[in-house]
Amino acid sequence: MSLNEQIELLRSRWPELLEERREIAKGPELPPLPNVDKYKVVKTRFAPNPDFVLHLGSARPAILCYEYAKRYKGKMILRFEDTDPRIKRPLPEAYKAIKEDLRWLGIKWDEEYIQSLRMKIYYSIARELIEKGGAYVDLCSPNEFRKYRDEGRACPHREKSIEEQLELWDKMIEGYFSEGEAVLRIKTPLDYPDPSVREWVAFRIIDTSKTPHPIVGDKYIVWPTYNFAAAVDDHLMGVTHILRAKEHQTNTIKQKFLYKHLGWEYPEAIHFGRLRLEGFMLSKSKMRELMERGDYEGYSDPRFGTLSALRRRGFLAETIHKIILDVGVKHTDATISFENLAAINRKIVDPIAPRIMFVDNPVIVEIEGLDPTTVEMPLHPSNKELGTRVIELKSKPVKVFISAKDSKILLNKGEVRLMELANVRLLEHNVDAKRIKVELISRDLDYARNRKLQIIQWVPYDSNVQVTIKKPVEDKIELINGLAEQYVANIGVDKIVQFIRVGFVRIDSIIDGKIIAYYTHD
RNA sequence: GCCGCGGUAGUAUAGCCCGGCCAAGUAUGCGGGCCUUUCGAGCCCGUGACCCGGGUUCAAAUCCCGGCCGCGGCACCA
Repeated sequence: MSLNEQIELLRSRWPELLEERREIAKGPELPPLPNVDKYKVVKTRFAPNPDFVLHLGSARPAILCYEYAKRYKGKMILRFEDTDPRIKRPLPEAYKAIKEDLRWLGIKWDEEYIQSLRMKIYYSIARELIEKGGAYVDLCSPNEFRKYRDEGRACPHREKSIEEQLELWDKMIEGYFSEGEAVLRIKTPLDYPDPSVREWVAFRIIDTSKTPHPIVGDKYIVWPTYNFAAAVDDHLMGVTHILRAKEHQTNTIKQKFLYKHLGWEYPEAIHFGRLRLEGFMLSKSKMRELMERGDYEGYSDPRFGTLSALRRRGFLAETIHKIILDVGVKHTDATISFENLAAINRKIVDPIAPRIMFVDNPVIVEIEGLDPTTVEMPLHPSNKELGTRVIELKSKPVKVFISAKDSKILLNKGEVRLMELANVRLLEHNVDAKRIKVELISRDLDYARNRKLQIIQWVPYDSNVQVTIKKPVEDKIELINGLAEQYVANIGVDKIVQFIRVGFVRIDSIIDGKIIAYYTHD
């Protein structure tokens, strides 16, 4: 019974079996968001620090925010959290680069904010908070304060009157204090079990004459902390669902105290575990360090797990989406295996990638008995829409290159089939086997099939293009030099092709007729 | 050390809230076969997991307790 007959039989007698199959094929689905009905419109926010470009780990909240907003027909906010001009200094080019990464991912957002442009808002909320008795200016040294905090006692500054607090706050903003001399603290229960939650810092002084902010320069010296700025913005911007990694769990607790003082209702917070990608570097600080030391190709070095690096290597945005959705919002950390990522990408890329012949370590093969000819080869074995290309073989007798690896097969077995061209038999070769002479057996495929000949790829002697494949192996980049069919040059930069029996590569650049490609996966 | 969160095959994930339909599903990997002018894809078959120990119950991956292990926080970072 043929496959079609089997399907027909199923359809007529057990149609429900076919139905089920379709449902499984739908792919991963995210769990529903909590308390969606409570809100008129679901609003998520992706809030990166523009101190680096996006990597796979930061793509997770971005994609989740986008997917959930889309699913509930809600809105998504993009907010740059750049309130630390000192330690996590924003990178001027990161604002733009992050947006490019998001666009590449196919993420669209509805609103966009930059926190360093909202300082006045934070100041006014801070004033309101002090007036309500929810915060105070602390003049203790860090060590002094820690002593009070660890003992669960109030520091003397906490007990001053609201009028005094407001006065001190004004002095802070006017520049009366210098770095380290004063902070604004949020009042919390002094005996809260987790000491790190107690009396957390909402504003600190940063001397921006020394470390100017890339956007607002030295205009402000009093800066909100992450917890203050993010918490205030989430409320003001109407965020309903916060999706962030679990390192923010304690921050959620801290921020809730701020909301309580101001009489606000805290949004739904969902925390997920951290993401690792096998064989890739995902730490921003580490990548920054390596880049500064040199011998790395910038943010998109193929050893990095940045989105620009994955893109450069030939991973598709669709693949990133799928893997993130697949991992979901679990609380546990996940290590994505490279095999898994490659499998997803391969499935998408395989049906559309043109097949091209490439040989590394080329060896010359002269085919006696084969006259100049042309070969019309399909660009894809099953996707006929990709069409064909014609390869011309002009020299007489015909000469081609094969890879040194395949020449060993020829030397051992005596016969091979040159794909789509001819079956050949070994005649002789020079000492180092860099030049091989073979004779034509026949051109028909059946001979090769019957004899189970290895079918190998080849490149014409007189028409080819130099290619260097950059392949990341551990912490090095391996360079594979070889020759490919001239046709690759027509395919153009940024395309993903499959080099037959080598693997998928992305054409990165064509300079002076030489091609640089990045190895994607098998 | 103190606070918090988690532990399902090699990897990832479903099921856990609402105990029985779970002798645990799916993807990928791995082994075998078919197909194929690629070491790619596709198709078929197989492989493999509930961290450990107690308890509750007629019944526990699912609830409770203890242990072990992992992760996160303990910044005037985000």
